[in-house]
Amino acid sequence: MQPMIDWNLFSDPAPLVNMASRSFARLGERRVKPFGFSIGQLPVVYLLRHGGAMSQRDLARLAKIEQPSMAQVLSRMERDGRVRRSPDPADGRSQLISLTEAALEKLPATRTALEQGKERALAGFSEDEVRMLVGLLRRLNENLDQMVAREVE
Amino acid sequence: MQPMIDWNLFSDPAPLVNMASRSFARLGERRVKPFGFSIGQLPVVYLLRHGGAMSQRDLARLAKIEQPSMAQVLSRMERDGRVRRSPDPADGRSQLISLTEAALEKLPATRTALEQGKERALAGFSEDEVRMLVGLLRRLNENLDQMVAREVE
DNA sequence: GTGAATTATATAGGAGCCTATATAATATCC
DNA sequence: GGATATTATATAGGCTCCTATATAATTCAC
Repeated sequence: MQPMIDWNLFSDPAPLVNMASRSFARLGERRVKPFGFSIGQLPVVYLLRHGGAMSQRDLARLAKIEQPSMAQVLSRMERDGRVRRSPDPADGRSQLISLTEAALEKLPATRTALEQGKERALAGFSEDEVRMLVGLLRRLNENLDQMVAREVE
Repeated sequence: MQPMIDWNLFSDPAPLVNMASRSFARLGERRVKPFGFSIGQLPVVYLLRHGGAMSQRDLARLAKIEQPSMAQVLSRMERDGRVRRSPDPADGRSQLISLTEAALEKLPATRTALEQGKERALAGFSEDEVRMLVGLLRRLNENLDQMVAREVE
Protein backbone atom coordinates (compact mmCIF):
# COMPACT_ATOMS: atom_id res chain seq x y z
CA MET A 1 0.00 0.00 0.00
CA GLN A 2 1.35 3.37 -1.03
CA PRO A 3 1.60 6.22 1.41
CA MET A 4 -1.11 8.76 0.82
CA ILE A 5 0.40 11.50 -1.28
CA ASP A 6 -0.78 14.67 0.29
CA TRP A 7 -1.51 17.68 -1.78
CA ASN A 8 1.51 19.96 -1.73
CA LEU A 9 -0.24 22.88 -3.25
CA PHE A 10 2.22 25.36 -1.84
CA SER A 11 5.43 23.68 -2.77
CA ASP A 12 4.49 22.93 -6.36
CA PRO A 13 5.77 25.08 -9.18
CA ALA A 14 2.32 26.23 -10.25
CA PRO A 15 1.26 27.99 -7.05
CA LEU A 16 4.75 29.31 -6.46
CA VAL A 17 4.78 30.77 -9.92
CA ASN A 18 1.33 32.19 -9.40
CA MET A 19 2.29 33.88 -6.15
CA ALA A 20 5.44 35.31 -7.65
CA SER A 21 3.48 36.59 -10.60
CA ARG A 22 0.97 38.34 -8.40
CA SER A 23 3.68 39.91 -6.29
CA PHE A 24 5.57 41.09 -9.34
CA ALA A 25 2.37 42.59 -10.66
CA ARG A 26 1.52 44.39 -7.44
CA LEU A 27 5.00 45.77 -7.07
CA GLY A 28 5.41 46.56 -10.75
CA GLU A 29 2.10 48.35 -10.82
CA ARG A 30 3.27 50.77 -8.15
CA ARG A 31 6.56 51.33 -9.85
CA VAL A 32 5.23 52.18 -13.28
CA LYS A 33 2.10 54.02 -12.22
CA PRO A 34 3.91 57.31 -11.55
CA PHE A 35 4.91 57.32 -15.21
CA GLY A 36 1.40 56.73 -16.46
CA PHE A 37 1.75 53.06 -17.29
CA SER A 38 0.25 49.96 -15.83
CA ILE A 39 1.70 46.52 -15.66
CA GLY A 40 -0.25 44.93 -18.48
CA GLN A 41 0.87 47.64 -20.84
CA LEU A 42 4.54 46.83 -20.49
CA PRO A 43 4.68 44.24 -23.26
CA VAL A 44 3.19 46.79 -25.63
CA VAL A 45 5.60 49.44 -24.42
CA TYR A 46 8.44 47.02 -24.87
CA LEU A 47 7.41 46.04 -28.38
CA LEU A 48 6.91 49.62 -29.54
CA ARG A 49 9.71 51.20 -27.53
CA HIS A 50 11.73 52.27 -30.54
CA GLY A 51 8.86 54.25 -32.01
CA GLY A 52 7.72 51.58 -34.42
CA ALA A 53 4.14 50.66 -35.31
CA MET A 54 2.46 47.30 -35.26
CA SER A 55 -0.98 45.82 -35.74
CA GLN A 56 -3.02 44.69 -32.77
CA ARG A 57 -2.70 41.15 -34.01
CA ASP A 58 1.09 41.25 -34.03
CA LEU A 59 1.20 42.87 -30.62
CA ALA A 60 -1.00 40.14 -29.22
CA ARG A 61 1.02 37.39 -30.84
CA LEU A 62 4.36 38.73 -29.67
CA ALA A 63 3.13 39.52 -26.17
CA LYS A 64 1.58 36.05 -26.06
CA ILE A 65 -1.81 37.20 -24.94
CA GLU A 66 -5.10 36.69 -26.75
CA GLN A 67 -6.39 39.24 -29.18
CA PRO A 68 -9.31 40.45 -27.07
CA SER A 69 -6.97 40.96 -24.13
CA MET A 70 -4.69 43.05 -26.29
CA ALA A 71 -7.66 45.00 -27.61
CA GLN A 72 -8.58 45.88 -24.05
CA VAL A 73 -5.07 46.91 -23.11
CA LEU A 74 -4.81 49.09 -26.19
CA SER A 75 -8.14 50.73 -25.61
CA ARG A 76 -7.06 51.71 -22.13
CA MET A 77 -3.74 52.94 -23.43
CA GLU A 78 -5.53 54.99 -26.05
CA ARG A 79 -7.86 56.37 -23.41
CA ASP A 80 -4.80 57.40 -21.41
CA GLY A 81 -3.04 58.91 -24.40
CA ARG A 82 -0.21 56.38 -24.40
CA VAL A 83 -0.89 54.96 -27.82
CA ARG A 84 -2.09 56.11 -31.20
CA ARG A 85 -3.87 54.19 -33.95
CA SER A 86 -3.40 54.96 -37.62
CA PRO A 87 -5.10 53.15 -40.48
CA ASP A 88 -3.00 50.51 -42.17
CA PRO A 89 -2.69 51.63 -45.79
CA ALA A 90 -2.20 48.03 -46.88
CA ASP A 91 -5.18 46.48 -45.11
CA GLY A 92 -8.50 48.14 -44.40
CA ARG A 93 -9.25 45.84 -41.50
CA SER A 94 -6.15 46.72 -39.61
CA GLN A 95 -4.73 49.68 -37.79
CA LEU A 96 -1.15 50.38 -36.86
CA ILE A 97 -0.47 51.07 -33.20
CA SER A 98 2.37 53.23 -31.97
CA LEU A 99 3.34 54.91 -28.73
CA THR A 100 2.65 58.61 -28.31
CA GLU A 101 5.42 61.06 -27.58
CA ALA A 102 4.07 61.36 -24.03
CA ALA A 103 4.62 57.65 -23.58
CA LEU A 104 8.01 57.57 -25.24
CA GLU A 105 9.27 60.31 -22.97
CA LYS A 106 8.58 58.25 -19.90
CA LEU A 107 10.43 55.16 -21.06
CA PRO A 108 13.85 55.75 -19.53
CA ALA A 109 12.50 56.53 -16.09
CA THR A 110 10.09 53.61 -16.29
CA ARG A 111 12.84 51.22 -17.21
CA THR A 112 15.00 52.41 -14.38
CA ALA A 113 12.20 51.92 -11.88
CA LEU A 114 11.61 48.39 -13.12
CA GLU A 115 15.29 47.59 -13.02
CA GLN A 116 15.48 48.63 -9.38
CA GLY A 117 12.55 46.38 -8.57
CA LYS A 118 14.18 43.48 -10.35
CA GLU A 119 17.36 43.88 -8.35
CA ARG A 120 15.51 43.87 -5.09
CA ALA A 121 13.45 40.87 -6.09
CA LEU A 122 16.65 38.98 -6.85
CA ALA A 123 18.52 40.08 -3.75
CA GLY A 124 20.71 37.28 -2.49
CA PHE A 125 20.78 35.48 -5.82
CA SER A 126 24.16 34.89 -7.39
CA GLU A 127 24.51 35.51 -11.09
CA ASP A 128 24.56 31.79 -11.63
CA GLU A 129 21.38 31.38 -9.71
CA VAL A 130 19.66 34.07 -11.74
CA ARG A 131 20.79 32.40 -14.93
CA MET A 132 19.59 29.08 -13.60
CA LEU A 133 16.20 30.48 -12.65
CA VAL A 134 15.75 32.15 -16.01
CA GLY A 135 16.82 29.01 -17.83
CA LEU A 136 14.46 26.78 -15.88
CA LEU A 137 11.59 29.22 -16.37
CA ARG A 138 12.28 29.31 -20.09
CA ARG A 139 12.10 25.54 -20.31
CA LEU A 140 8.97 25.49 -18.18
CA ASN A 141 7.35 28.00 -20.51
CA GLU A 142 8.30 25.95 -23.53
CA ASN A 143 6.52 22.95 -22.07
CA LEU A 144 3.52 25.02 -21.10
CA ASP A 145 3.31 26.70 -24.49
CA GLN A 146 3.26 23.30 -26.14
CA MET A 147 0.54 22.10 -23.82
CA VAL A 148 -1.54 25.20 -24.47
CA ALA A 149 -1.03 24.90 -28.21
CA ARG A 150 -2.08 21.28 -28.10
CA GLU A 151 -5.22 22.01 -26.09
CA VAL A 152 -6.30 24.69 -28.52
CA GLU A 153 -5.85 22.13 -31.32
CA MET B 1 30.15 55.86 -22.64
CA GLN B 2 28.21 52.84 -21.56
CA PRO B 3 26.53 50.58 -24.07
CA MET B 4 22.80 51.14 -24.16
CA ILE B 5 21.24 48.45 -22.01
CA ASP B 6 18.29 47.26 -23.98
CA TRP B 7 15.12 46.21 -22.30
CA ASN B 8 15.10 42.46 -22.01
CA LEU B 9 11.50 42.21 -21.02
CA PHE B 10 11.20 38.66 -22.21
CA SER B 11 14.23 37.19 -20.57
CA ASP B 12 13.66 38.70 -17.15
CA PRO B 13 12.19 36.64 -14.35
CA ALA B 14 9.07 38.79 -14.02
CA PRO B 15 7.63 38.30 -17.50
CA LEU B 16 8.71 34.67 -17.58
CA VAL B 17 6.95 34.07 -14.31
CA ASN B 18 3.91 35.93 -15.57
CA MET B 19 3.71 33.86 -18.73
CA ALA B 20 4.11 30.63 -16.82
CA SER B 21 1.44 31.70 -14.40
CA ARG B 22 -1.03 32.45 -17.16
CA SER B 23 -0.32 29.17 -18.90
CA PHE B 24 -0.70 27.23 -15.68
CA ALA B 25 -3.99 28.98 -15.07
CA ARG B 26 -5.34 28.28 -18.55
CA LEU B 27 -4.37 24.66 -18.40
CA GLY B 28 -5.40 24.20 -14.81
CA GLU B 29 -8.77 25.74 -15.47
CA ARG B 30 -9.52 23.13 -18.10
CA ARG B 31 -8.36 20.32 -15.89
CA VAL B 32 -10.43 21.19 -12.85
CA LYS B 33 -13.53 22.46 -14.61
CA PRO B 34 -14.98 18.99 -15.23
CA PHE B 35 -15.04 18.53 -11.46
CA GLY B 36 -16.84 21.78 -10.82
CA PHE B 37 -13.86 23.79 -9.61
CA SER B 38 -12.02 26.70 -11.03
CA ILE B 39 -8.43 27.62 -10.65
CA GLY B 40 -8.79 30.38 -8.11
CA GLN B 41 -10.68 28.06 -5.82
CA LEU B 42 -7.85 25.60 -5.43
CA PRO B 43 -6.20 27.25 -2.46
CA VAL B 44 -9.51 27.12 -0.62
CA VAL B 45 -10.01 23.51 -1.60
CA TYR B 46 -6.52 22.74 -0.45
CA LEU B 47 -6.95 24.45 2.90
CA LEU B 48 -10.28 22.80 3.61
CA ARG B 49 -9.56 19.43 2.02
CA HIS B 50 -9.78 17.45 5.23
CA GLY B 51 -13.27 18.67 5.98
CA GLY B 52 -12.22 21.41 8.39
CA ALA B 53 -13.72 24.86 8.71
CA MET B 54 -12.01 28.23 8.67
CA SER B 55 -12.89 31.90 8.63
CA GLN B 56 -12.68 33.94 5.49
CA ARG B 57 -9.90 35.92 7.08
CA ASP B 58 -7.77 32.85 7.73
CA LEU B 59 -8.41 31.50 4.28
CA ALA B 60 -7.28 34.77 2.77
CA ARG B 61 -4.21 34.95 4.94
CA LEU B 62 -3.11 31.40 4.26
CA ALA B 63 -3.86 31.60 0.55
CA LYS B 64 -1.98 34.88 0.46
CA ILE B 65 -4.67 36.80 -1.34
CA GLU B 66 -6.48 39.89 -0.09
CA GLN B 67 -9.69 39.58 1.85
CA PRO B 68 -11.97 41.00 -0.85
CA SER B 69 -10.52 38.56 -3.37
CA MET B 70 -11.22 35.69 -1.04
CA ALA B 71 -14.73 36.99 -0.41
CA GLN B 72 -15.37 36.89 -4.13
CA VAL B 73 -13.98 33.40 -4.55
CA LEU B 74 -16.09 32.15 -1.66
CA SER B 75 -19.24 33.76 -2.95
CA ARG B 76 -18.80 32.00 -6.28
CA MET B 77 -18.08 28.73 -4.53
CA GLU B 78 -21.18 29.14 -2.43
CA ARG B 79 -23.19 29.94 -5.54
CA ASP B 80 -21.88 26.71 -7.06
CA GLY B 81 -22.56 24.67 -3.96
CA ARG B 82 -18.92 23.94 -3.23
CA VAL B 83 -18.78 25.64 0.12
CA ARG B 84 -20.98 26.19 3.12
CA ARG B 85 -20.97 28.99 5.70
CA SER B 86 -21.94 28.48 9.29
CA PRO B 87 -21.98 31.16 11.95
CA ASP B 88 -18.94 31.23 14.20
CA PRO B 89 -20.25 30.64 17.73
CA ALA B 90 -17.29 32.51 19.17
CA ASP B 91 -17.49 35.64 17.04
CA GLY B 92 -20.59 37.22 15.65
CA ARG B 93 -18.74 38.96 12.86
CA SER B 94 -17.30 35.80 11.46
CA GLN B 95 -18.52 32.72 9.67
CA LEU B 96 -16.82 29.38 9.33
CA ILE B 97 -16.36 28.11 5.82
CA SER B 98 -16.22 24.44 4.92
CA LEU B 99 -16.43 22.38 1.75
CA THR B 100 -19.69 20.67 0.89
CA GLU B 101 -19.90 16.93 0.43
CA ALA B 102 -20.30 17.51 -3.30
CA ALA B 103 -16.95 19.27 -3.33
CA LEU B 104 -15.19 16.77 -1.09
CA GLU B 105 -16.25 13.92 -3.34
CA LYS B 106 -14.46 15.44 -6.29
CA LEU B 107 -11.14 15.94 -4.57
CA PRO B 108 -9.35 12.73 -5.49
CA ALA B 109 -10.15 13.05 -9.18
CA THR B 110 -9.27 16.72 -9.17
CA ARG B 111 -5.94 16.07 -7.54
CA THR B 112 -5.12 13.38 -10.05
CA ALA B 113 -5.93 15.67 -12.94
CA LEU B 114 -3.69 18.37 -11.53
CA GLU B 115 -0.88 15.92 -10.91
CA GLN B 116 -0.97 14.83 -14.53
CA GLY B 117 -0.74 18.42 -15.64
CA LYS B 118 2.18 19.03 -13.37
CA GLU B 119 4.08 16.10 -14.79
CA ARG B 120 3.59 17.27 -18.31
CA ALA B 121 4.62 20.80 -17.42
CA LEU B 122 7.84 19.46 -15.95
CA ALA B 123 8.59 17.02 -18.76
CA GLY B 124 12.31 16.86 -19.34
CA PHE B 125 13.20 18.18 -15.90
CA SER B 126 15.35 16.00 -13.71
CA GLU B 127 14.40 15.68 -10.08
CA ASP B 128 17.30 17.92 -9.20
CA GLU B 129 16.11 20.53 -11.63
CA VAL B 130 12.62 20.46 -10.19
CA ARG B 131 14.03 20.85 -6.70
CA MET B 132 16.22 23.67 -7.92
CA LEU B 133 13.31 25.44 -9.58
CA VAL B 134 11.12 25.11 -6.52
CA GLY B 135 13.93 26.29 -4.26
CA LEU B 136 14.66 29.33 -6.38
CA LEU B 137 10.98 30.19 -6.64
CA ARG B 138 10.65 29.93 -2.89
CA ARG B 139 13.50 32.33 -2.35
CA LEU B 140 12.12 34.66 -4.99
CA ASN B 141 8.76 34.65 -3.23
CA GLU B 142 10.41 35.40 0.08
CA ASN B 143 12.02 38.48 -1.39
CA LEU B 144 8.81 39.53 -3.08
CA ASP B 145 6.75 39.01 0.06
CA GLN B 146 9.11 41.21 1.99
CA MET B 147 8.90 43.89 -0.66
CA VAL B 148 5.12 43.74 -0.68
CA ALA B 149 4.99 43.83 3.11
CA ARG B 150 7.27 46.83 3.15
CA GLU B 151 5.23 48.71 0.58
CA VAL B 152 2.03 48.15 2.51
CA GLU B 153 3.83 49.53 5.55
C1' DG C 1 -19.75 50.02 31.46
C1' DT C 2 -19.24 53.23 27.63
C1' DG C 3 -16.58 55.51 23.87
C1' DA C 4 -12.78 54.49 20.91
C1' DA C 5 -9.85 51.34 18.55
C1' DT C 6 -9.64 47.11 16.20
C1' DT C 7 -11.22 43.36 13.45
C1' DA C 8 -14.29 40.50 10.09
C1' DT C 9 -16.93 41.03 6.17
C1' DA C 10 -19.06 43.51 2.51
C1' DT C 11 -19.21 46.59 -1.43
C1' DA C 12 -17.55 49.40 -5.30
C1' DG C 13 -14.67 49.89 -8.99
C1' DG C 14 -10.97 48.71 -12.02
C1' DA C 15 -7.08 46.02 -14.42
C1' DG C 16 -5.67 41.87 -16.69
C1' DC C 17 -6.78 37.65 -18.70
C1' DC C 18 -9.65 34.19 -21.00
C1' DT C 19 -13.47 31.95 -24.08
C1' DA C 20 -16.96 32.45 -27.47
C1' DT C 21 -18.92 34.90 -31.00
C1' DA C 22 -20.03 38.78 -34.28
C1' DT C 23 -18.63 42.02 -37.93
C1' DA C 24 -16.06 43.77 -41.59
C1' DA C 25 -12.48 43.55 -45.03
C1' DT C 26 -9.45 40.72 -47.83
C1' DA C 27 -8.12 36.45 -50.28
C1' DT C 28 -9.17 32.43 -52.74
C1' DC C 29 -11.18 29.39 -55.89
C1' DC C 30 -13.87 27.91 -59.37
C1' DG D 1 -16.13 38.09 -60.85
C1' DG D 2 -18.91 36.29 -57.27
C1' DA D 3 -19.59 32.91 -53.48
C1' DT D 4 -16.77 31.21 -49.82
C1' DA D 5 -13.12 30.99 -46.63
C1' DT D 6 -9.95 33.50 -43.97
C1' DT D 7 -8.35 37.18 -41.21
C1' DA D 8 -8.40 41.62 -38.18
C1' DT D 9 -11.02 43.72 -34.80
C1' DA D 10 -14.88 44.27 -31.83
C1' DT D 11 -18.12 42.86 -28.28
C1' DA D 12 -20.07 40.17 -24.48
C1' DG D 13 -19.44 37.89 -20.39
C1' DG D 14 -16.83 35.69 -16.69
C1' DC D 15 -12.88 34.81 -13.34
C1' DT D 16 -8.97 36.34 -10.53
C1' DC D 17 -6.91 39.82 -8.42
C1' DC D 18 -6.17 44.45 -6.40
C1' DT D 19 -7.16 49.11 -3.84
C1' DA D 20 -10.17 51.90 -1.18
C1' DT D 21 -13.91 52.28 1.75
C1' DA D 22 -18.14 51.10 4.47
C1' DT D 23 -20.52 48.39 8.07
C1' DA D 24 -21.02 45.62 11.97
C1' DA D 25 -19.30 43.17 15.99
C1' DT D 26 -15.73 42.80 19.56
C1' DT D 27 -12.15 44.34 22.41
C1' DC D 28 -9.74 47.76 25.09
C1' DA D 29 -9.05 51.59 28.02
C1' DC D 30 -10.41 54.42 31.52
